[in-house]
Amino acid sequence: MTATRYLVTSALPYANGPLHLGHAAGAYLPGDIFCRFQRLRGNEVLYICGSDEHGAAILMRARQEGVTPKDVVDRSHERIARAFERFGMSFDWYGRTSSATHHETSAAFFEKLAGEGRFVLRSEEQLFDPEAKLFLADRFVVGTCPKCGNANAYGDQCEACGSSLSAKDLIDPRSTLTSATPVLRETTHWFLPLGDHQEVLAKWIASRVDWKPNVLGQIKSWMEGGLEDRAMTRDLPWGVAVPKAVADAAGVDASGKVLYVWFDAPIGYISATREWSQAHGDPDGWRRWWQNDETQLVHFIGKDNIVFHCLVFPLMLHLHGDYVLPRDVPANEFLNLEGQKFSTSRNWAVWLDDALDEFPADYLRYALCSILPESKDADFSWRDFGARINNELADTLGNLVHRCVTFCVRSFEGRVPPLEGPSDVDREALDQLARTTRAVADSIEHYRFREALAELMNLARHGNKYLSDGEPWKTKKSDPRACANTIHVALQIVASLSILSDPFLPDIAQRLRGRLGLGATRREPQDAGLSWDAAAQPLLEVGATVHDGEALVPKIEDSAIEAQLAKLEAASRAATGTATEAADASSSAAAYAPLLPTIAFEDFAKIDLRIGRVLSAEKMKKSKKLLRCEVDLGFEVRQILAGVAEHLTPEDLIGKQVVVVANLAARPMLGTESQGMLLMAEGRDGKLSPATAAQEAGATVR
RNA sequence: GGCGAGAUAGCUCAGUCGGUUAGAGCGAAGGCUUCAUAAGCCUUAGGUCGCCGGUUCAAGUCCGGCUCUCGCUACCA
Repeated sequence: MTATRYLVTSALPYANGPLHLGHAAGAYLPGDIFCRFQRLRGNEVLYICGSDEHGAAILMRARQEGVTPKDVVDRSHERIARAFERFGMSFDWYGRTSSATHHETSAAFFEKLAGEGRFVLRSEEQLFDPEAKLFLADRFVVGTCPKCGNANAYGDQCEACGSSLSAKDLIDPRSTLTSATPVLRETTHWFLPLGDHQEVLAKWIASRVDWKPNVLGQIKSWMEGGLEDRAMTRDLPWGVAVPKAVADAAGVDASGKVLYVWFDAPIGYISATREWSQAHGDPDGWRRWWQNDETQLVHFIGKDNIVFHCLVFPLMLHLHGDYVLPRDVPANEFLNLEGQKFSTSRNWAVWLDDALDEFPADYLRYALCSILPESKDADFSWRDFGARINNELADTLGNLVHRCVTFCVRSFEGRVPPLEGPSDVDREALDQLARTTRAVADSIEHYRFREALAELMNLARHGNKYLSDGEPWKTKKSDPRACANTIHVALQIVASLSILSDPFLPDIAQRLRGRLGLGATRREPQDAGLSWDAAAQPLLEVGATVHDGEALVPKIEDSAIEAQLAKLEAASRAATGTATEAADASSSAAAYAPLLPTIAFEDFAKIDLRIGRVLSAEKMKKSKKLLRCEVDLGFEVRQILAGVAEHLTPEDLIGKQVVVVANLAARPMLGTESQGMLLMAEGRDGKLSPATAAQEAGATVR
C-alpha cells in the first residue's frame, strides 16, 4: 500500500478563554481520532493546530482587565495547550499566531496577493475613539438604537430589538473603552472581492460531492446569497501589521493597520507547519505538505467556521497559487449541554480542563465520541456520560478484558494457551477480527466516528458472548483443550481491541497492550510498531505472558455525576444572579447593563410617559417578534407594535395597565404603523415583562 | 419572510439506489448463568418513521404543502 499523505488541521482555538466540551467534540476529538488512525494505518500524517491570538476581542479583554493583549494570549495559550495535552491531542505541532514565523508568513501571503492586484482598496468612514486613539469595531460602540430607542444598543446589533445595526447609525454613540464620543474618520482597507471569483468557487465546490450535507448546504446558502467583498484588514494595534511595502505601493498610511483575524488565522496552519519543519531541522520541509498536489488537506472545524474554511481560505490559497486546496472539511454541528446551548456569559459550560481534573481523558473521549454532533446538534448530559462509561466502557469492554485475563492467569499461569483443533465457533470468532477491523477503518475514513466506535464496541460484545457460549469455566474440567481454545481466541479478540481502540482511547489501549505484553503502536510509516492491520489477525503468540491488574476502566460513582450536575447549576446560578430556571435558553448578557451617561432634567422632561390599558394584542403575521396591540390611553386608542412575541403571549398583555411612551414619533413596521412604545423591564436573563402601574389609563408617569 | 440543516422506540442514533415483517446501543421487564468490575448471555415489551396530500405495483426513503427545533439572514419594540 502506498502511503497517503494527510495534512490535517483542527480549527485554531481563539485565545480569549478556555475550551469547553463543545469545542472538544466539534473540531478536536474527531481530528485526533482521524490522525491517530491514519498513523496506525501507515499513512503519512501531519496534524497541525495552534492558538488564534489576534482580533479585536482579545484587545478589548486586555483593556478591560488592564493588562496587555500579550498577557491575555499567553495565559489562554498556556491553558488551552495544557488542556489539549491532557485530553490526548496528538498534534505534531501546536503553534500560535503571535509567533514571528506566523507574522512573517501571513504578511508575505498578503503581500503576494496585494502585489498581484487581488485586493480592492476602498475608503470609508468609521467611528474612531479619540481618547483611545482607536478605530472601533462595531461591537465596541454603544448608543441609542435608531430603531427601538434602546439606549444600550451595541454597534453591530441591538440586543433589545435584535436589529442588525451599523455603529454609525447609533444615536449618541460612545466608546465602550473610554466612554468618549467617537468621531467619524476616513480609513482605507483592502477587500477581497469574493464575488469576482464566485464561479471558480462554485466549480470547485461542485467537485466536492462527497462532502457532508450540512457543509454543502451552508456553502450553497452563502453562494446563493451572492458573495460580497470582505475587508481583509482592520484598524487595530494588535495583529499582523499590513506590510509597509504594500501600503506604500497603495499610497496608504498603514500605521495601525493589521490583517483581519480571519485572513491571518488560517494562514496559521501554514506558519505552524513551517515552525514544525524548522524544529525538525528542515526549514523547507513544510512545502512538501502544503505545496504538493498529493497532499490530502483536511480541516476539522465546527459549523461556525464553514464559510471561512470552504470559501474564503480556499480562495486565498487558490489566488496565491502555490498551495493545495482542502480535500475535505468535515465540519461538525454544535454540542449542547443538558439540553441548553453552551454559554460563556451564563457560565453554562463544562470546561475541558475542569472535566479532566475529575475524569480520565479517555472517559471524556469515549462519551464525546459516542455523541459527536456529526449530522445534527447533539446533547451532552452528565447522567448520560455516567451511564455510557459504566454500562458500556466499563461493563462491556473493561470487564471483558478483566474476565479473559484473570481466567488466563488463574488457569493457564498467565500464558496464552495454544489453539488446537479449533471449532467452527472459534474460527468464526477469529474471522470477525478482520471484519471489524475493516468496518471500523471504513467508518473513520468517512468521518463517521460514532459508527466506528459502535463497531468497535460490537467486537467487545461479541467477545462477551463468545466467552459465555464457550463456558470455559465448565470445559476447564470436562474438555481442557476446548477451554484452552476458548481463552486463546478470547485473548486474541482483546488483543485486537487494544489496537482498534487506540485512536479513540489512547491511554486505555496502551495500558491494555501493556497487560498483553504487546508493544507500542506505529507513529510513522516506517516505524516498526504495531499497525492497524495487525488487529485483523491473531496477534498474541502462544505462550506469551499476560498480566492481571487493577480495573482497566473503573466505574464512576453516581455521587461523582451528581456532584458535576450540582457544580454546573451552582456556577450558572452564580453567573445569572437569582435565575434558577436553567431552562431559559434565550441568550443574554449575565452582567447588569452598564449605566448610561447622565442626562439633563430637560432631556428627561421631553418624554411623555402615560399609563395605557392594553385592549387587545395579537401576533403580527410574517413576524417573529411583533405583537400588534391596541392601547387605550384614556384620551385615545393607539395601535402599538411591541417586539415582545418571543417572550410574551398576547394574554400576558391584554388587560394590563402598562407604561407607554406616548410622544414617540410613529413609525411603520412591516407596513403597519406603530404609534408609541410599551415599556418593558428586561432581566439579566433576557426575559421581558411589562412595566405596569395601577393607575387609570392616561395617567402621566414622572 | 428567505436560505440551510434536522424531526425514526423511554434515551442516543442507524436506515445505501424506493423493495419482504423499520434496525442498533443504552434503559425497562422476565429468564439463564457465575470466569468477571452488582459483571455476562438469552428472551420480551416498546415505533401512526413530525403532520397532510401526491407520484408509484411498492414511500421512513421521491415530489408538493404545513408544523416544530437549530443556525445564518431580512424585517423588526
